[in-house]
Amino acid sequence: MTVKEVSKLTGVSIRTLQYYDKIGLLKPAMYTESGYRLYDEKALEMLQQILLLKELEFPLKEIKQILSRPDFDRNKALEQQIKLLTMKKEHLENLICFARGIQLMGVNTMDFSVFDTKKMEEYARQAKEQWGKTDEYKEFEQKSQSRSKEEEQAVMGNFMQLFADFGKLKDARPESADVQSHVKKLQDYITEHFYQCSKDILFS
Amino acid sequence: MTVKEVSKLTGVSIRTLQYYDKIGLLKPAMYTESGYRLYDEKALEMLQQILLLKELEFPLKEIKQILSRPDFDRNKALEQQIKLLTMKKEHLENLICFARGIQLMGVNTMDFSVFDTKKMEEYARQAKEQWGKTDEYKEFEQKSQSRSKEEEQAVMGNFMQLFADFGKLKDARPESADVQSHVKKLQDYITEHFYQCSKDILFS
DNA sequence: GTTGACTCTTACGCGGCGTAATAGTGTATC
DNA sequence: GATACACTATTACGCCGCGTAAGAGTCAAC
Repeated sequence: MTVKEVSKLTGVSIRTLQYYDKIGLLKPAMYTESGYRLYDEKALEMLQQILLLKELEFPLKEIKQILSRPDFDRNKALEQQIKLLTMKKEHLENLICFARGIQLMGVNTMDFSVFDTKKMEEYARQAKEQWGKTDEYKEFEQKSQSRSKEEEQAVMGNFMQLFADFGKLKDARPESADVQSHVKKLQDYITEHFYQCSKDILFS
Repeated sequence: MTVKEVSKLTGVSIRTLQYYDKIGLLKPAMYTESGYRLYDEKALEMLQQILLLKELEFPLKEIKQILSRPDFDRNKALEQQIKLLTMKKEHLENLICFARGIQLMGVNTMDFSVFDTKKMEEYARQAKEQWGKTDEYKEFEQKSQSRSKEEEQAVMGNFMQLFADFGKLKDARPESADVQSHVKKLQDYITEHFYQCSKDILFS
């Protein structure tokens, strides 16, 4: 089977097949004398496995390791990958909560300068102390923790912004339609989203 | 404020500040005669906004658009971004289900060659027909649909693999411990995971 | 003037291919 | 055998968001 046939069968582009050959991930069964790549059934099965692992977002280097060395601990790799995917998912959930919070507050109010640099320094210092102790954690776990810290920070900033806005609004005349609608937005934000999201983020 | 000060305050690397300057995303307030970048409060606020949008996984080009043109529809952008994040999250949920399915089936059984190329062609053809009609969908929506199709395909393959395994096992002697444990795995897989996952994936 | 901390620019590297550009091959038709 | 046309090959740049040098200039302090 030529590259094009494999491409049609599997949906993988020709360039990708060439690339996989180059990096040694999937070598064709043989080459013609003019250099054409020819694949057989075994190569196709191999490609299926590669696509499967790629679907699970394994990087190509790991796929190569997993498939080339048969003594590789696939279960462990799979477990780790599930953890990783789960962490990514949770991160996205946090982001979605966060984004909805911003949406309800009005996008123009995206000003977190209230939450200023001194507080950020303090957080950064605390964070460094905490993370200093768990230095042997793996890279992606650290990144994930760091990110969730950032989100917590962001939610706290969100929260503070809320109070700041309430303060500003209460000083203004409460009969203004703008003010009232804004207050309603904030109330909605608190009652509908803040408790859920902050619980999710802060106490997970 | 010099680059290092800004870097310490915000946690952003110096290289990143230089890069943002280069691509025109965040210009410093002024340069010294020797070319040093100096930032002021406004630049810091700008940076906060940039970081906020970056947290929400906006690409830098979009951040530039959103922040440079004040008439840009931020609400719409935010809504789209929430959609995108939600789709990514759902995709990850599907992947996790899929991965757990594989885990329960045993990683060595990651052989989907049963689910062979003819079926794949058929799926591909059907898919192309379906998607041909909705050609005006946006790029990421198409990609997302294509991916969920792939996952559906994968789950179907999973399902077929299940039946195939059952077939093989029932032909073998049922008193073997290996066989029985395998059967138990498959039963667990069906009762605990398959209905949930397949419902999630196929009927969403 | 010398150290040391800081800064600048330039450029390569990553991952996983897409997208040319250019050139050789394979097969069918005139 | 010439020509057309589909297919293939290699090489190399582009993407995104920076990290990481390398080499050179700048600032304040002693």
